[in-house]
Amino acid sequence: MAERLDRRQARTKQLLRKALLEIIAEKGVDGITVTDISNRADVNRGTFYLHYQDAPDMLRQIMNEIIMSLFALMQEMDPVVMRQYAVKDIPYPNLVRLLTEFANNADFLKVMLGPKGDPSFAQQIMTEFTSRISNRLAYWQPSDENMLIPRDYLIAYISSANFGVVKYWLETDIKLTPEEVTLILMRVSNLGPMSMTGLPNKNLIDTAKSSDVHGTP
Amino acid sequence: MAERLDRRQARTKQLLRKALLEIIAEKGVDGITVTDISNRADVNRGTFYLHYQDAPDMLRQIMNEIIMSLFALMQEMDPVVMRQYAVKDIPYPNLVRLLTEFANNADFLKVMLGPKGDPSFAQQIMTEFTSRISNRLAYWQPSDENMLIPRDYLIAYISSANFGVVKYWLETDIKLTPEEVTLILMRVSNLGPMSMTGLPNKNLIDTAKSSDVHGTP
DNA sequence: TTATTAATCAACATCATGTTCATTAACGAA
DNA sequence: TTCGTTAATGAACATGATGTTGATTAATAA
Repeated sequence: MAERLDRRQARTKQLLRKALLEIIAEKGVDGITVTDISNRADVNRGTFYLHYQDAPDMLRQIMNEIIMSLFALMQEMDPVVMRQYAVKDIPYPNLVRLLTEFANNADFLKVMLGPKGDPSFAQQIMTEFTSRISNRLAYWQPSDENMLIPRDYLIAYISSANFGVVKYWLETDIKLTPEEVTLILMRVSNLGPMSMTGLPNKNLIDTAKSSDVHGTP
Repeated sequence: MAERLDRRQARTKQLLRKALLEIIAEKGVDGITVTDISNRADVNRGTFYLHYQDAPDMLRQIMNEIIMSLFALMQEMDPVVMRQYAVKDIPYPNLVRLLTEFANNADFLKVMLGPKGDPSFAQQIMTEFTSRISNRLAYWQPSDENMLIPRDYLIAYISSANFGVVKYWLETDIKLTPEEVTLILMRVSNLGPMSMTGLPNKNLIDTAKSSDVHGTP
């Protein structure tokens, strides 16, 4: 393991980190320069290279820290337990915790997931969403027989939707509480977006079944 | 309007464009250099600056061309007509046309909307999706009274989902036809993702109505 | 054919990069 | 407190892409 105890190392690393986050929040992720970071941190430029290979390397490390904290919380979620909360319309605590962690890093995440951010970062989180949704779906509907659209497209739909809601929450400066967003995600996941309008749901399933859109030859 | 007829100008602009698209397809959008583009196009580096300010400027112009072609087709879509096709479970021709245009630029779009792409490009398209969905929703449900979740969050959910399906289609190298994807989007839009599983839809609306997640004070 | 103008070529100053090395000073352990 | 270790500094350097300029060549349109 890494034994970094020297105050000097910890200090400069802290200064560099703070500077990078400030720069990202101001100018986005493009055109970040080592000179900028070290100037802002009041650290010699050469010192930067004592800690990181280059600017992208530093960004990658900080991204990983946050990714890991999010993934750990995602793995705490249990589809069965979540369903139990869903039927009672009560916010699932583990999902609340996950969204709270998003909120804790809101400044960073808002930029990184926005138009000046890093799409590879967004994709890492999206991939994890997809994986979780895939498991959940495999639990509730293991068979492909009755599916009206290909399974992978349904997974893409649902996971994009959920991720999109979280992104929107961050874009709008987390105006709602984690509990409120949890309830939104749970309701729309269980009832579907059309039910959210409160309008009566016309049944088109029978007509839909008549043709085949599956890729199964 | 611009009168560019000179063969020489058209030729070099064509060469530069081809080179840029090749480089993007290979290395993504980051670290694109004027030297690379002009070398690949077999054009003097100075000549590049006769046509574009710099590399980002060129990318922006090409992005705009494609954005415009997509937006034009998006505006052809009519929620009422689409609904008529939806109840018959027949692909809405104008949506097929839109997806065909996506397919025509699949190489470029796959990269630009992927992890090595430009998130501001993705956001421009996403914003247009959001606008279209917002109009559609305002038509079917103009009142906020019965909504189970805030309207803006529902819009974010649906538009992210639709955009996500299109992105997934491109990621997977457009294995399905535009007609097939059209049918997927129409079915899931009208029936909701849960219905796509073919499972019976448990009614949780009454319990959901008991608490309030709206931000309306 | 001729005047126009796009494209080329070479040269230039500028700037961030990544590296090196001698020097300074903060650090932890005895 | 002392002392050996090591992190940080500052200056210098070669490199490579940038954006610009001016003279020259060659393709173009009329």
